[in-house]
This record gives sequence, C-alpha cells and structure tokens, in this order.
Amino acid sequence: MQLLNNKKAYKNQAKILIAVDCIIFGFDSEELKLLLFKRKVAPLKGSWSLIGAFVDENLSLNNAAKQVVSNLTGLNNIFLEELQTYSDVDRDPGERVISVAHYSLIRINDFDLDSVEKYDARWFKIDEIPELIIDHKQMVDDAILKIRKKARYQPIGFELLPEKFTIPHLQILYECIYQKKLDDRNFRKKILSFNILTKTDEKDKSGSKKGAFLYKFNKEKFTSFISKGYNFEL
Amino acid sequence: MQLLNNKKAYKNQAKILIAVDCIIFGFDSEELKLLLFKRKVAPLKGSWSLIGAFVDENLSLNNAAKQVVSNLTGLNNIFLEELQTYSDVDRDPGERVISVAHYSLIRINDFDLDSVEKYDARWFKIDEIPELIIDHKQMVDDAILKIRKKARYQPIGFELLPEKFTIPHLQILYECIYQKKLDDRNFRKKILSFNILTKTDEKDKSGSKKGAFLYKFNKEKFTSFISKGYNFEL
DNA sequence: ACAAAAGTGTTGTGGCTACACCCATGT
DNA sequence: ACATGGGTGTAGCCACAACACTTTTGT
Repeated sequence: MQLLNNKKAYKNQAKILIAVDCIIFGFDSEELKLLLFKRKVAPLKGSWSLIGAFVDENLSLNNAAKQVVSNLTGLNNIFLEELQTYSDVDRDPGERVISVAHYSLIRINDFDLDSVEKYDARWFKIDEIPELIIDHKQMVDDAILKIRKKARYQPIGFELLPEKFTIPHLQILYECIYQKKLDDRNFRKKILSFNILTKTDEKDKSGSKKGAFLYKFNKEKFTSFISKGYNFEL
Repeated sequence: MQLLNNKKAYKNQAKILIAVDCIIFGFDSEELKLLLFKRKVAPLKGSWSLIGAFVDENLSLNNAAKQVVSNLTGLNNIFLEELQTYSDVDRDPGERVISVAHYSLIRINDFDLDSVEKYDARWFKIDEIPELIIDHKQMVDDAILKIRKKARYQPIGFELLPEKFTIPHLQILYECIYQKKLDDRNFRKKILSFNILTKTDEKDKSGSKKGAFLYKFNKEKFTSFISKGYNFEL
C-alpha cells in the first residue's frame, strides 16, 4: 500500500495546527459533573477551559485525546469518543487551530484529586459551568446534547458508575442526563426488562436505612445492546 | 477577544495536513446512489475514491467541504454535515493526512452530468460500491450507518427528493435507506400523522396509470421536527 | 414509633403490526 | 377488459404512562 517512499507527497499544501479538547464527564452518585481547568498558557491564561493538547505528528486523534485524559487522571481504559470538529478560522485568538472535541465518561472517584489539583482542575456541576474560553462552552453544550441523545438509544451508565451500583443510583444518573424526574416504578421496570443487569446479594445502606440491592452490568448482554441499540424513553 | 497580534502564538507545535472527503448521496426515484470519482493525482491515481480536497488556511472545514461539492456539482445550498475524522497516522500512503469526512444529500437530477463527466465521476448504487482507496470504504460504510440512524429520528427525505414528490417515492427512499420493504399502509399512515407534508392537487402519472398525488414538505413543521426529533421505526 | 428510602402491580390508552380489497386510468 | 400501481380500514396486541401503598431498618 505504501506507494511512495517520499513522505512529502503533497507539496505546497497548507498544514494546520490540530488540537484535541476533552469534555470529561463524571458522576458522584448525585450529580453529573464536568472537569474543567485553569488555562496555564497564553493566550487566555487563567481562564477556565476544557483540557486539551496539540496533536503530535505520530498520534491518531483518538490516541492523542486518550493521552490527554490519561496524563490528567492516570486512568487508561476510559470511554472516549469523538464529538466533532471546531474549525472556524478565527476561533483561537493566538493562531489558527482546528480542534477536534472528544468526550469521555469516567467514574469520578477512580482517581485521586492530587493529580487534579496539580493541574488546577475542578469538577463543576453541569448546570453551573463558568465562562469558558473560545468555543469551549459550545463544545460542552454539544457534548451534553450528545450524551442525552446517546442515553436514549444505548445503555450509557456503565462508564460513569462504579462496578456495583443500586437502581436508584442509576436512575439519578439518568435524571441528571435528561434533567427531569423519572417515575421510580417505570424506570425500574424498563431497565430490568432489558436484562442487562445482574443482581448481587449485597446491599448499599449509604442511601437509606433499608438499603438498596447492588447490581452489576452484565457485559455480554450489554455489548449486544450497544451494537443493536434500543429505545429508552421515559 | 483578539489577545495577540502575533498570529504565531503556538511555536514549535507540529502542523498537519488536513483534508475533507465528501460522501455524496443522491436519489433518482428508484435507488440510493453514491458519487465516486477516479482519482487524478498520485499516489493511487486512477483508483475510485471519494471526492476531497486539502483544507485551505482560510476556510472552516464545513466551508471547505461545501466548496468541494460546489466545484463538482455547481450546487450551492446543499445539505452537508460532518461525519467524523479519520486520523490513523499511516492512513495515506503519500504523507500524513488527517481527513474529516462529510456527507451530503443531493437531488440527483439537480445538476448536469457534464460537470460530473469532466471530473471522471460516476454514480454507484450503494450496494455496488467498487473498491476504494485508503479508508474511503470505511467512510462510506460509516456514512450509510449514519443516515440510517438519522432517518430513524429525523425526517431525512427533504434534501434528496425534488420539491414535489409522491408518497410511494418517499417510501422507496426509506426502503433504500433501511434496505428493507415497508408496509404501504403503515408507512403512509405514519408519515402523514407527522403533519409535515402538504398535499398538492397535482398528480404524477409517471409511475402508474392512476397517478399518485404530489406532496410538498411543510417547512415550518419540518424544522421543528428536526430539532425535537421523533421516532420513525417501521 | 417514626422517618426515610426501597420496592412492588394494575389498569387504561394509544400506537404499532399485520393483513386484503377497491379505485382510477392508459392501453 | 385488463393490467398496473395508488389508495384505504380494522382488529389484536403490546408497551407505556399514571398512579399509592407496604416494607425495612436505623435512630
């Protein structure tokens, strides 16, 4: 397939700076949150922004984004997907940069806040996002719409919840994503009808005196659901 | 917002070649088709490929893609959306190129084949796609999945059909996208229940002796449907 | 004993699927 | 008169929405 040894086959074509910016969602059993950090380089130093990086010549965009998240959090096998590109010619006041936004879902307690503080990062509730640089607010809005849409057709809790979780927790997650209250009975009925959950005999008593049974995701059924898709409207 | 006059704020960062590749779908009242063309530049000259171009320093990706389609077809207000990026380091045998695929839906008869022949282009039925260069086959497959998914939640015929069209034509379009036969009565019932169509009193007799009534899209209702989304499973 | 959250069933309704025949017209 | 595609109606079924009370247990 390598037709030319000369790796400069396309002369006189403009090259452009490419960055990845990561919208990192986390969930702490009560709120859906977003990881933001104080920008450390000019221009716009000191403002809140998404975390990002320029893309190296020898990394795919996906790997570049994974590296960004991994450097920040120490986490390695995270869920990460491309959102879309942002390419307005004047979007970056410094110089022309095309950014490819990626969004990621992580368990908020899976990594220590040390590394986060080192980066001057903070979790924000998604309805309390501060002003962000350039078009990062747009990226965040687009990402929220994206996960809301995604949640409707595919199980999405997997990456945001701990290995074992209760149905009420899962419901709170969906309520955060949809930003509306769901009916307990109907939620439980529907989510159980998919057979993607396995009940354990442990209980989580942190939320109530009675305690709620802990469930796990059933990975096999789960992955077949992801490829087939379904309709989860409540 | 312009913090620096110096437009080289980010020194020592690698710049990369960016291309857009366009998956152009057309519909000729019977078949869903894809516009492909014979590549005119090395490497891989003479193979079938999508149409694309390197992105200029002063164009957004979306505008670059629009320009590609416009140069080829002469059409200007076409539907065009970003699909996703393709960024494997070695994907292009010539040199590293990151490609941002865009897909477009056009009325197949809205432009003259002259300009198409000038470009050595041809329409292919989507189930008869020849071998394509690099990862273009992947892009096409991804684009087909995308419109199939999209068709399920948003009205999609608008850009592919002429201003006036019959319900049987619209049905054929959906059958092409879903690649399965749909029930006439249920299709008609459901599509009419959305109230996005306006019946005219003209008939199209090209398809039968009796003739089928022509409909138009009702743009207002249509756009509100696009933003809200719906579920169109048949 | 009581507060606080977990858990459980039923009923009505609306939308979907599946299915077969008449209509209008050109030849 | 007949062939061709256009157009219409219904009945059974299933999934969803709406809704209130009992259970468990820590304090």
